[in-house]
Amino acid sequence: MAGRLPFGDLTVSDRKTWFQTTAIDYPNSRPHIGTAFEKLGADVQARYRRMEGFDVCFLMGNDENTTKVSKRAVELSQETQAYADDMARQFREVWDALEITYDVFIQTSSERHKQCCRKFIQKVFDNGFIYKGSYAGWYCEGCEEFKSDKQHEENNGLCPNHRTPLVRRSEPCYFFKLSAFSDRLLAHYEANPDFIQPEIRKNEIVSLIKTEGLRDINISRAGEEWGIRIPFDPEFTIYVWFDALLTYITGIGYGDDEATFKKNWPCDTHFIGKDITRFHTALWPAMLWAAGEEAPKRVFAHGFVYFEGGKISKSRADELKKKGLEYLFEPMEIVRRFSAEAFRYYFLRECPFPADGDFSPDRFIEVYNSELPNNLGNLLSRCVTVAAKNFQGVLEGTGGRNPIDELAALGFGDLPSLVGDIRATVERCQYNLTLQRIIQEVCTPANRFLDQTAPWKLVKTGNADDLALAKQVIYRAVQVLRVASILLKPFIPKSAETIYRSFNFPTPWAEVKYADAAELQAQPDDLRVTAELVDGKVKPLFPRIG
RNA sequence: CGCGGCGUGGAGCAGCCCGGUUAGCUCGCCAGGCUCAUAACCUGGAGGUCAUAGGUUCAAAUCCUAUCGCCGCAACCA
Repeated sequence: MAGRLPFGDLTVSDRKTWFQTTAIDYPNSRPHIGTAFEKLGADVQARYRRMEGFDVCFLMGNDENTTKVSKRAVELSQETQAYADDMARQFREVWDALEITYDVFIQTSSERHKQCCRKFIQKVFDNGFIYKGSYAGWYCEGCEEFKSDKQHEENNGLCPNHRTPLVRRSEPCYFFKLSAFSDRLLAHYEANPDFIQPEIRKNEIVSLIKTEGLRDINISRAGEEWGIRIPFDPEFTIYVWFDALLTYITGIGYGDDEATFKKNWPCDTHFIGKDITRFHTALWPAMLWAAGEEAPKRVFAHGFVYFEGGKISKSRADELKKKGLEYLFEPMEIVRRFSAEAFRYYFLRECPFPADGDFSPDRFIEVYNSELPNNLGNLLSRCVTVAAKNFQGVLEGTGGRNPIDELAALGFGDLPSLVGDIRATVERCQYNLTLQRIIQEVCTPANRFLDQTAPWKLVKTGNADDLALAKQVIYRAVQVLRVASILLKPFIPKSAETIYRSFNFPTPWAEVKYADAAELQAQPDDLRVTAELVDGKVKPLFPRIG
């Protein structure tokens, strides 16, 4: 799935579609924990929607048409394009390692993107939403934007971000009539309460527009070599934000593959960081309307990951380097030392996606060990071992039994409502709550159940009834594993698959849905252990760490 | 009065939007059990006036107001 060509195998079908994107990244440094967090949260949603039968298109990419990128290339004595291509390769390597199942990866320096981009801006121009003017102001080369006079004054002539002197710059330029869309935007927020998620971000934007209003925005830059030329005035390049947002449509065929574009647009969810909400919820819909297109359906602004309570500053980084912990900033390194599944689990379980989260090595080990090896992994091991050692892995007489009855007896009578709740949390991207419930309300009770019924004792009494009872006990516990593996599929896909494939469940893994976790069907055959065994045991699914 | 977030047993958190069982979870601590399982698992226990002060209510960790404290936006992050 990952890495396939943008348009090669997308076909029009009758299936309901789901199109989602993540923010495209500046490739002036390697991806870090925070960018990985965003991709993970988006990936869970994509995997969940695929399970639910949607025809999913998941778009990601790199935002390369910025002077930061060309500057960095110069520092490294590389051609800008070669540098951008190599960074794209490195980003994809990380995303692949984290099992991010993107369908389209867009580089904004690609010819296809540039062409589509020019078509779009020409359309906006033709529709009368771009006009020529001139702009004079205090410019920061680091931010690639003009700062307001107020900011210039407050910071003694320095950029508040970079602490470098602001330069007075005056230039002819092209403006986009953003101000013309204030009322329409406010009306849109009102009419579509879920457009901006979570609600807190919506309130911020609404209040921002009501108090400060929206001003026309300069969308051109003069004197740049690297970037996309404005079609109606090649002296200028397109401002990076105006260009970058367009990946969301150029990546699905805007301008040259109408069928694919129509199939996927409007976007179901843009996943972004909370700091760029304004661009996605005000500028972006306005741009689309100006070109005669629809606004996206939903923008989801996730929180940030902090490091042991604080932000990841330069000094914090140095501090960690001294302790030999610098690998913690490198997603690839964390994956190499532990596993992609451990990485995914920690961030999804511990950091609330809609709000800020925290990362600490100690907590990482604690969360992982207590919930994966000790709880879920252990449940698998003990079920398999008891079945294998005492029944040669085949639980005769369990075929045809309805697991629902069995599970009701186990205390899972309200499985449908639990699964319903869990689906709701997944759809709201409250992944930490989802995982909390799966562990606490599915896995933990199963471990308890085994202790209470102690099948390993029943098999030793020499009594035929006890032997039969032991089989039923294991059967029930294994059904819980089935439920857990299905619910965990979007989160830790490989481990969930290993659990599921450890037994002969009838539905193929590729076809399981969340509904299957709530409405089980009787197995046609006796339950059998299909996991690979060494000395009658399974290899630990999650090795303990620390 | 710039905007926003947070304050829950020793540590870290969930619950708060849609008030209502003995305030839940992980780690740590104490005692016991089990020995199928990855030195894993299970049971019981100690430990909390849910930041503070008011208010609404039959009922507030949960809603409202105020106060205090910490943090983010805001030193090359999203």
